[in-house]
Amino acid sequence: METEDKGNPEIGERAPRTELPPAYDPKQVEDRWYKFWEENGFFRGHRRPGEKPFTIVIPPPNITGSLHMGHALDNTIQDVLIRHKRMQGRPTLWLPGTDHASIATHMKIEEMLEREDTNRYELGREQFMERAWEWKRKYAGTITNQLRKMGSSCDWSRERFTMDEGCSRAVREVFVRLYEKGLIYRGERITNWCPGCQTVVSDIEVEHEDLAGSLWYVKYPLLPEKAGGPFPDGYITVATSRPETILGDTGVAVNPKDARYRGLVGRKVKLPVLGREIPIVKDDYVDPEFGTGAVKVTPAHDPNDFEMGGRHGLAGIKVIGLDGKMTAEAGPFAGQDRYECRKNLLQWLDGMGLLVKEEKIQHAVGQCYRCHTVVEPMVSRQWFVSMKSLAEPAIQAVKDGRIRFVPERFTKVYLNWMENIQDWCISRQLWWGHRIPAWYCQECGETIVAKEDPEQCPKCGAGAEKLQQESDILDTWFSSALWPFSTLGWPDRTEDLAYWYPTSVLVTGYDIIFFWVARMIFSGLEHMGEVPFRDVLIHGLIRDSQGRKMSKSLGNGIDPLEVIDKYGADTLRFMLVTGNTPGNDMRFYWERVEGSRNFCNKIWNAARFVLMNLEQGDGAPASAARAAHAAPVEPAAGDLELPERWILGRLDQVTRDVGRYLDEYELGEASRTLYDFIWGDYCDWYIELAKPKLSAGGRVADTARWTLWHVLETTMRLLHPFMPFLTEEIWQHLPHEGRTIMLASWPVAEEGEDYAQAVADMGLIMETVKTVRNLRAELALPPAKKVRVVAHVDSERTDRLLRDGEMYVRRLAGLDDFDLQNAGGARPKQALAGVVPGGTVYLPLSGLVDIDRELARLNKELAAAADEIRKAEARLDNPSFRQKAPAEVVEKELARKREFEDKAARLKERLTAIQDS
RNA sequence: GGGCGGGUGGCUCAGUGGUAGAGCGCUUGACUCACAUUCAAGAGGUCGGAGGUUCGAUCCCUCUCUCGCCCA
Repeated sequence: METEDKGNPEIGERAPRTELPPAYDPKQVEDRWYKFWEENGFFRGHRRPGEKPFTIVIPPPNITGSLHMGHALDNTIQDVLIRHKRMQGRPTLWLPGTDHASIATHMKIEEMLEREDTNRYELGREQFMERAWEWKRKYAGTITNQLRKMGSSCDWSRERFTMDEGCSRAVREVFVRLYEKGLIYRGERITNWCPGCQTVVSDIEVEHEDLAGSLWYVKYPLLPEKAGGPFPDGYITVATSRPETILGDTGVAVNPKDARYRGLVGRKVKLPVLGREIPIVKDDYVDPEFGTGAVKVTPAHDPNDFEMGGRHGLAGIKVIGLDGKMTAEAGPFAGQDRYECRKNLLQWLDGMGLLVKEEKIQHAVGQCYRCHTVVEPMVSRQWFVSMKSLAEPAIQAVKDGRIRFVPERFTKVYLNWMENIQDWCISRQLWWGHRIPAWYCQECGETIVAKEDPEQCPKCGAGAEKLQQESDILDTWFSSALWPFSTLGWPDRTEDLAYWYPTSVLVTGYDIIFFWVARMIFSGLEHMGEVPFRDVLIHGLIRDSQGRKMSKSLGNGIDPLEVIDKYGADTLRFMLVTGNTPGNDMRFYWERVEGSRNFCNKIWNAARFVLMNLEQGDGAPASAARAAHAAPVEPAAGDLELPERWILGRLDQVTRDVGRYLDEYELGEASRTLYDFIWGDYCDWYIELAKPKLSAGGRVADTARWTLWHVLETTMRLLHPFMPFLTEEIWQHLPHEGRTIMLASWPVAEEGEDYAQAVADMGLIMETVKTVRNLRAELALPPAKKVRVVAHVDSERTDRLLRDGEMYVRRLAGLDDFDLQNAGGARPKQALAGVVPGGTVYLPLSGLVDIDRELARLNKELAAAADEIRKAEARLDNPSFRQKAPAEVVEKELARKREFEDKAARLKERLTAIQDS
């Protein structure tokens, strides 16, 4: 499709007004073009065997929310990359989709049920799922439409969902494979229970935050050994921040090197309240510096204690239940909430004289990253993925460069985590998600793990009705880990999978490197035998103007849709990409949005100017219908004058730079380069230079017209990945080839052209203009006021350039007379003077010159020049500089010195002249 | 405790081993026939501190202060 049909039938209907409105209005443009692109299938990825594809899979947004700034940034980056490659002619695929977000969605549904005064248990699992699917149908569409608003050029025909049939099949396949390899197991381990979400969560779903808390010192009575002992009071004191877990203690531990307790090891203490007799053990884990150096051991409710318990054969006793309330094991405190129990227990201990003291401390408290409830570590029977053997190749792939993190520093973050990885708890006590494909035989107790629902127990032959499926579901990330290949058809060996996998780059925020990136890497390697992507492009977070994370609870989030509604998607995209460096956070400022909007408008108006003048070329209107065929004729090389050679040279440079920056993922630099070029070179200078040419008519005007068009058309293609809508709109109005700028060719810089001379020569003209403008500003002359300027020039080059460029200087500096004299002539008496390389320009005054003011101004300039001369001399006088610095650097320095000496001489001459008169 | 990132003009941020940049803000002037969502001119920085490498350091190295993030 990319190659066929060069014509552009559609454009007729959307043919624009001959007169474009003076301000760019994205609302008139964006939806129209998106529809055009999508309906014509321009986003589709087409396999072209033999050609190297460029593939991106989208980080699937949650179906719970709507697009936030993070998504906006993430998707803008991806769209820039994919549009760039597509224009370069690579077969490209950007595969979109959404994530079922198990916990988050589950909670939303439960909230909904609560408002209906019911709950999931009343509703039943089946009904609950139906409600969740309803939700999905509603909100997945919302978010994908928001992606469309952003201009994302995803292949919607391949849209996927983590719980669709294919992805679900992939999940089962993976589960069964890993189980059969012994890499998935079910076991009793310490896990993080979130009483808020009513499920276990994995280690990385727990956030540790330093909170104010207390350390309570509690005395445990020592049971008598034989006689006496070193502790006359017969107690050992332990410190704890969670007194309620005392009820689950099965031991006390001390460091073996700790002399204070040496004699106590092996003895027993009597647990307060319950009176359980528990041993004192020695363990290297215990830090003698912490608390009293003796710690209570609660294997069922603390990860470290769980380990210790294992080492010393201490049983785990669960005293806190899944509801956050104390269990029957808690004796008199059974049924109390864990915090209620803490309070009451402390009171009891105090009453018994067992509470020594309370110490205020700051300590890390684990909280659920979803609901921020304090998680309760507790032993439970869960499903785990054994990580060691999976991590190994995932570490290797990054170490040997098959996967590259950009910026590079994130490599270490990844490796550090992978190298210290723990087994991954994948079961969740929720309903919305992939139900674990395990069945328990009610007859013989056999566990059956299978891709297809089993008909009977393979061991005892019991029928399906005796087989009860595991009620838990899988961690959401278990399915997103498979995203790069499950979305391409795996476990089937589809052509898509063979062609597009591995993907080229994954674009995501640093906050989900562990959650997602790492898991995709080991999953891809394990199941595909190949990395899931070559590059991982990491970006930062969008923060509010005070640098705070945007969050719902703070209410400081900015809705990207609001920005798009007010300013347009191109504005938002450009704002997000510009001035941002990979991996760094960025603050959101409406001022920056406005700046970006202004740039859009600037481009729009430059285009209006060009279009107006193209019309005048042969008298025909620049209607889009004829635009496709009526490109201006390229002038002969000899017709290109200095401004043309200069702007074409700059365009070449920009083309090269933008391409390089994009290849290096330096999107911020690429967009800034385009901004500077369009605004600073094309609009501020070339358009102004072209104006006198256009009014001059003839070949000069034709050349200017061609250049205006050529540079604008090329620039629109360079800018298209960043601002898809605006560039398409303008491009369609301009003479162009092809149906859409999306599929137009990416500009390539001319090889071997050397524009250095043109850039230098034009620089002199520009400097002269600026010098005159400066003099005008001294007098506060209105721009419309034309003045006469006399120039005394004693350099052949300057003379030639100013003579050839007289028209430009006149126009740009607002002159009605530019009197170019050779060095010998008489200097104007009453005049302001300014120095340019190789000459001096005078702005004669009708009245008197304010001598003091002029002296001050000239002296200031002289001082600046003298300063530069001094710096240059200091360097040049250093023999080792001349010896060791590269010749060109020395030469540059010499030229610099000469330049400022020339300037200083002219300023001095002028100062003398003023003082003499 | 370990690791990482930031500290550059009033603000927010780019950037580079060899003359410090931008946007916004500020000052002055202008509705100049593409654009006041604009144009022109200007003020404003010893590039956190100390040492080192180098002919030369804002940039590389070491230490240090400070803010932030991640991991334990």
